[in-house]
Amino acid sequence: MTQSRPWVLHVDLDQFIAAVEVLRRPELAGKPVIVGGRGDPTERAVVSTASYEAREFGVGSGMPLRLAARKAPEAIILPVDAEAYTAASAEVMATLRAQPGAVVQVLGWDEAFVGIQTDDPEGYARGLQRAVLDRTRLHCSVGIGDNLVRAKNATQFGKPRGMFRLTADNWLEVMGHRPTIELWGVGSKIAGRLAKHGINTVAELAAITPESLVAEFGPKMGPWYAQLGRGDGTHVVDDTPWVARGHSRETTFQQNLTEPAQVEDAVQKLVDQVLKDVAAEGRPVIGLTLKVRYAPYFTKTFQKKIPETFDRDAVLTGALALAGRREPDRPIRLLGLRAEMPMPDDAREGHTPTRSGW
DNA sequence: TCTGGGGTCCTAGGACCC
DNA sequence: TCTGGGGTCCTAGGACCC
Repeated sequence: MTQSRPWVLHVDLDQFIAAVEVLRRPELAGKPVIVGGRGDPTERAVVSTASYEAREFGVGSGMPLRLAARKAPEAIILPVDAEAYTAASAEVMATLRAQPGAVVQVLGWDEAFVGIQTDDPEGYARGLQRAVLDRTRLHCSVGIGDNLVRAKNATQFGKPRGMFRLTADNWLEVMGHRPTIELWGVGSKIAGRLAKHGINTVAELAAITPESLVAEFGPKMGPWYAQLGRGDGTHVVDDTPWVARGHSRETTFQQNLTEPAQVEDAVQKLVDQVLKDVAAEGRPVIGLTLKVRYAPYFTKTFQKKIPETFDRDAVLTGALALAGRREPDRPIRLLGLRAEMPMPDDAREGHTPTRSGW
């Protein structure tokens, strides 16, 4: 007799943004479709999602739109329509929550963890894929794991439209020989620093003692990376509603800003946008971060704590003071402003879906 | 080729307090 | 002579994810 056990499913929609666009323009099915920016490949923008057909040309997420258009000259290039994706995402998440016994932790527009109790996770995953397809006409892949980390890493082996199970039993067999950068949470910088210590593969990272990474990465991140290598972590899926810690707005200028007056004007617009977002939450502003990207490519951030209030003049004064500290004589190509908000008391203690919750 | 926009969390060092 | 230890807050910056 089989026994019901807790499982974590990681559900990931296949080429989500492109798929949503194809749904409302059926004539695009089977064609290379690229979604990014305002849909104009002569502008400064990047690719949000490319359809599988467009990926054949070497186009991928994060690629400059200009380059993508050159690689795939036949591709249909569409503007980002965030509202449409938010609506489609809500349909998908509602479908997941309607599955029997499902606890759903949303990770983004097109992904979620689903916690379940079952003796047949593959069967459950198939039912879930069918339900999502029936209700939204969208295909998804499912990673099945004995915790969140393994479920997340499993998904890539199930794409597209499939599923894959990754547990303590096959973790090293499947992941051990792969480079550490394939782990969720390890990017190019961390992979490089690990390599300096002779750690190149997941198996090598898994063999390390947590304490031995403290000197390089600090008391939290060191042990955390060691744990990632073993594929260990929590199996608790947390469906606590997400509470934003802050809001930010960024603007890329098609022509670099060179005059101080232009910068002030841009800061003012950002302040008004951000404050509108914050006002919708009904919480005060407690911190400001101004991010400036210079031409050709150089980012610097300025921060200032502003303890008091939700007050436009105070925020604007603070932001302009930060802007005044920018690198003089360097053309600005992007300006970003982030406002931090205090956490409500009942959301303060770590049950929000974050790294520490893994 | 020339690099978006929205987020989250961690670390280090200095100031300050008891 | 040599020079506490623990805590908080702040700034600046780094890294990662979708």
